[in-house]
Amino acid sequence: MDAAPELFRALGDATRRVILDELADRDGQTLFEICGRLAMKHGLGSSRQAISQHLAVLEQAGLVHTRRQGRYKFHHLDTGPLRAIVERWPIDRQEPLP
Amino acid sequence: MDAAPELFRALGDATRRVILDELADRDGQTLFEICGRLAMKHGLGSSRQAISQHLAVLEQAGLVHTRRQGRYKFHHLDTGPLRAIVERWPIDRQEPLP
DNA sequence: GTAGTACGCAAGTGGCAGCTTGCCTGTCAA
DNA sequence: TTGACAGGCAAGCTGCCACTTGCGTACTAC
Repeated sequence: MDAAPELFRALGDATRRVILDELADRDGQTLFEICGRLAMKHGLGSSRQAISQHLAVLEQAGLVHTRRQGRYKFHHLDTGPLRAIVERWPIDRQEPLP
Repeated sequence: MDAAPELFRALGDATRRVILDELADRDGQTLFEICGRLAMKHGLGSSRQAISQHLAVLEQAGLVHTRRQGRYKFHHLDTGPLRAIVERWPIDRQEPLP
């Protein structure tokens, strides 16, 4: 019935959506990179642990894949799960009639 | 920056997503129709007020438009706001390389 | 008018999600 | 080995969200 509630739960938080924006702008960032850029570009003062937990939620939703390399962990965006949304509720072709 | 947080908030709840499914299956239902069909088809025992509040959230997100006619209030689905999702994070063309 | 229907409003409650805090593990350079 | 860096784990707190409860309003049939 309700496939992938983690997907919608992940999209429900504003900070997580900004993280997706950030990864869409520059893919493969580490946790500290994301923290820094969120503070710089978006003025978000979230702590490192908060961002880490957000990334875990995004990864559980399949929107972010991780790749370990030494002591670094790179995060990659995957917009594939978003396809389930438009497949579930087909989007009309432009505006309705006034 | 973060356009329409109400949209993602509305999609965050499983009951609201089922309501969208129901309206996609049969558009223009009243509150009591939706209550009945949710109980029948989906086994959800939500009260009338709960469904009413869910519909208010969906309407605030622009996913549902209402039309009053006498003492009835018909609810119509509008998937237009969903377009903001796929426009914000473009969906890749099928699977990544293995 | 009266009863019944369809729906709205508002206060109160319980549970969960996001955040913090503190400590720990693993990796690299000196 | 020692220190610094990148990240993880788990308990506790707080605010919000979904739901209930109770009453109120508008429309319709009789």
